[in-house]
Formats: sequence, C-alpha cells, structure tokens
Amino acid sequence: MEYKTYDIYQDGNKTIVKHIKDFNLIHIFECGQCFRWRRENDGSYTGVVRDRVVNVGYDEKKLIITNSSVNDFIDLWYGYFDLDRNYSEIKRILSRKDSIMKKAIEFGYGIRLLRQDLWETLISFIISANNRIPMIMKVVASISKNFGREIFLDEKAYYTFPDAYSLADECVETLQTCQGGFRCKYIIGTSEMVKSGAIRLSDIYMVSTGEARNMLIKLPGVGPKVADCTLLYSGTKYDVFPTDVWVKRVMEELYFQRETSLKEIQEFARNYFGPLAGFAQQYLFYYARENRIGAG
DNA sequence: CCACAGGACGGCT
DNA sequence: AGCCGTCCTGTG
Repeated sequence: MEYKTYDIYQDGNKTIVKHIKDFNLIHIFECGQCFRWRRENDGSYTGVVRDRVVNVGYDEKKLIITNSSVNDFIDLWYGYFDLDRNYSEIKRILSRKDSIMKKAIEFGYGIRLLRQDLWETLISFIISANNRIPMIMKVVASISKNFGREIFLDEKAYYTFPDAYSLADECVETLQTCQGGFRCKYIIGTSEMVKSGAIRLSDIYMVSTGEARNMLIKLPGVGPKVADCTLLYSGTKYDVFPTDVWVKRVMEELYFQRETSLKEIQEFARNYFGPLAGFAQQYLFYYARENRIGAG
C-alpha cells in the first residue's frame, strides 16, 4: 500500500517502508533525545515506545520494523519517526544561515526529532538534570523494569514506562533503588502533581510555547532546560532551544566568540532560527558533543 | 583518595 | 535579577 509518499509492505512480523531519506539510525538514536534504544550487533536498534517493543533497521533507504504491522506503522511509527516532515527543506533553510549550521547539518544529516511520549520524556529529562547519558539510560531502564509492564520481543522481556499514577503511589525511598539520586523526590513530586490534576499535561498542546514552558517549570525538578527538552522531544513545540553545557559551549565558541549568558543565547536563537530553533539546536548539539567542541 | 561531569533549587546579595 | 554552593553517581 501507499501511505503519503512511502511504499509500505508487510513481510511476516516486519513492516518495511521504502524510499525513506534524511534518516540515519545512529544520528537519530545517539543524538541525546532518547534513552530507550539499544544498538544491536548488526547495527539495528531495539527499543520500547509506549506499549510496544520493536527492532528497527535501515538499509538502502528501507526502514525495517520488526514486531510491527502496517496498522502499527500508520498509528504509531509514522508519527514517532516524524516521517511526515520534510527534513530536506529544513536542512536547506538552516544550511543557508551560516557555515557553522551547514557543517553541523552535514555531520548529523540523518537526525530526526522523535515525537516521544510526553510523560516519559518529562520524567526522563528530570533524570537528565546534572547527569550523563549512560546513567540516564540506566535509571530509565530501572524505573521501567520495577514499575512498568513486561512486554516481549523474541522471548526477551522489555518494560513499558510506568504512568504518573503508578509512580505517584511509590515513595522516594522505593524509587531510590533505581539510582535516581536527589532527582527521585522530583519524580515523585511531579507524578503527584499530574495525578492530582494540579497540572494537565495535555494542555500544553493547546497553549503557546511560552505558556507551555511556564506550566512545566512549575513542576519540581523542571527548569528551563528540562522544560525545553520535554517540549521538543515530545514533538510538542519546535521553537525552543534547549541549552545545556554543550550547546552553550558551541554557541560561545562558534557564534559569539566570548562567554555568553543563557538568556542571551536563548534570545539570539529565538530570533535567528525562529520556528526551526529546535532543529538547529539538535544539529548543533550532536555536532558539538561528538566532536567535543569547547571541551577540554 | 580526589577531581570532575552534568541542571535545578534555595539562600544570598 | 544574578551568583553560587549543594544535591547523587560513576568514571578517570
């Protein structure tokens, strides 16, 4: 069958989608936006998304999703991989901005911003505060294993991410077995606020980026960086510019050539990249971190 | 043993 | 409003 501009067919438990461009598994899964995908020996990735576990491979512009159906693709994977967005056009516009962006895009040409579950993204980025990626992956995996639901792929167990109600019922001490450290109290606090209705996460889809940001920042453990990451990596808002130490360094070194406050970097990015700020940030972040730009 | 890497928060000016 | 010490865990 034909879905938008893609050819889709089913082969056993594999959904295969042809003619997919602007796509690279390493760029997508190792650019710091997600913590649930693991690279296999053959270069494919296995991960849990919502209540599904799949293996994803990419070869000769073909996307191969194992443990999927055509309906799954249309309902979930098409949106998750942001396949209805024209990344060629985004890259063309951003590359014209300056030679720095051009280089960053050439480096991370296959990046796509995943539209991840809002709740899981929020908690994952609360965990990311003052933490490194391998540790974040460990904590998210542990929370899922302890409080999520077991699902299977090839007789191997994987775990869904627990919802706010499940986590709100736990105490900080129990959650601490997942190695979240000082962030555990924030996770419980945020879960309680979602459970009680003090915040309705679904509202952020209906309000402006500024309002969405202000709503999220009211949650414990959520500051400007975590709020922006949550909005961007859940596919909710794209005119944000999450500024962590790497983005700050690359901006200072390549754009400002001096020390620059977070406030000034954010203002510059909003004006300069406009509605594509989130995409620009992701190319810059991946470029900076992989090449250790600005690091000792 | 120590230094260091990472954002949010709270207390201070 | 901006600055800075503290929080937790793993690695070199």
